[in-house]
Amino acid sequence: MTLTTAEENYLKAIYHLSDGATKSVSTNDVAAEMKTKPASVSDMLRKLGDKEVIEYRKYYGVNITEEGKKRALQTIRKHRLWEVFLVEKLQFAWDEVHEVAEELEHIQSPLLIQRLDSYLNFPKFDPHGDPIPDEYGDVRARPRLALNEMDIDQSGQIVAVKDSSAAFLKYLDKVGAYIGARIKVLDKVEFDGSMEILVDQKKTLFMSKDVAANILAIQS
Amino acid sequence: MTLTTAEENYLKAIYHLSDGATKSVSTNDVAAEMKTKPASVSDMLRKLGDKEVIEYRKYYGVNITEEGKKRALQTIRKHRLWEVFLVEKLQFAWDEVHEVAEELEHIQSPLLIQRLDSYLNFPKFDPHGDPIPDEYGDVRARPRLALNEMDIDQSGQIVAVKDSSAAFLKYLDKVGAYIGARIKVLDKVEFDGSMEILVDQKKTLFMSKDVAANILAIQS
DNA sequence: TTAGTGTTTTAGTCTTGGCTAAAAATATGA
DNA sequence: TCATATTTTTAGCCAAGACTAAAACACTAA
Repeated sequence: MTLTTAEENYLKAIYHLSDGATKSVSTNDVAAEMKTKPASVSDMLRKLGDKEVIEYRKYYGVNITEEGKKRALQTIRKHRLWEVFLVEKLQFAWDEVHEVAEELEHIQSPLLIQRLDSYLNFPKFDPHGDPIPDEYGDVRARPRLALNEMDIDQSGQIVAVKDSSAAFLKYLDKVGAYIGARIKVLDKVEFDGSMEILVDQKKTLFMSKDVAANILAIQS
Repeated sequence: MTLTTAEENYLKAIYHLSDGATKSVSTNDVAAEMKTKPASVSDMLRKLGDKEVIEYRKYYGVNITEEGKKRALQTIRKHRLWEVFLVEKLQFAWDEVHEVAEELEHIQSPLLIQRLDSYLNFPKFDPHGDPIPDEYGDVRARPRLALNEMDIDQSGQIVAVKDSSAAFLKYLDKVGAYIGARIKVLDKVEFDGSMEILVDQKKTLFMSKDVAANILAIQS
């Protein structure tokens, strides 16, 4: 079930008003938050109820459902990642980013958001200090493991390095690995623990155990 | 006068169909390009005419105005800048960017585009080799010719493709050709127009005349 | 219990951008 | 030139998301 831009914005407002999906929210409150009229809100609540992202009892306000919470958190995640991008990469001031992020958050492309997240180095907070939900909507934490702990044929994505010295980052860059790269373990040598890694489905990389132990990945 | 997303898309289509604002464009052609019905197009042409971005004479098709051309080029500029961003910064493949750029191009923020341009180092061409109009809508085109128009022993560089369908881009990728590849014509078969191309001074590639006609290059 | 007050919903309207069916205008060819 | 074919427009309808005005409901206080 896909949501329109307007529906996404309502859901986000309801999520915020409900204090993280705990409280009931009234039609009037939503109208105030959305700067619209209660009559328009009633209409929209019916639609959101039909799509089962909220529980709607006429005259008694709404509660957000689990599915709705997930959707809202995804939108919030996108909004905050774009804010980080605008501030860190495009030199926007922290008070200039909201309007633009409000538009950018509705771009539909899971791949785009994954890559953006990698590109920004998996930030945990936006420029206003608000936390950024992870891919799964805050709930699941991603277990990270060092490359040398991965088994042959396992796939994943590089998310961090332990030693982020300039020298090591330079080395990574030189061999064509980077934060966000998709990787697959092709081979592990028993003798010295060195590994053969497929990067982005094209480049093959050989690395010592020491290097592998320095690179953190999530499995996929 | 602001344009809606739909209006921007129509204007872009009309600009493309009119070969850079020179030819008249028929209602039917616009309908085909936009994958919509002529009746819907008539309606939209009336609106675009009212906003003076096109000159609309009923039953005689439309011509784009100076103002319309400027608007269309601004949209194209945004589209191509985003494509560069996706490929250079987010490691998208050049055949994955179009759909997402189609959404991103409608984000309204002149500051965003200025900053993006500067962040990308003021690129002149997008990943498909198409020129990026500057802030004022000026385009610096390179003289390009199709591979099948090149003679034996001529050298050059691939800069664009005519048919940028995912299927064709995928094919190119598979055979090891890409935008920016340096090429040299080793042989042309009189009988069927097929060609033998040296890519990057190492790989030799055989291609039919149809494929060659689809690949644009600049001579060097 | 009932009247009053504020909240919420319904009903009907508007705009945008689609659609189909039918009418009108233009183009073509005998 | 006139009939036919093609293109384009008009007219009327639909859905989304807004609005206003009016009706329905819930809550409170006498």
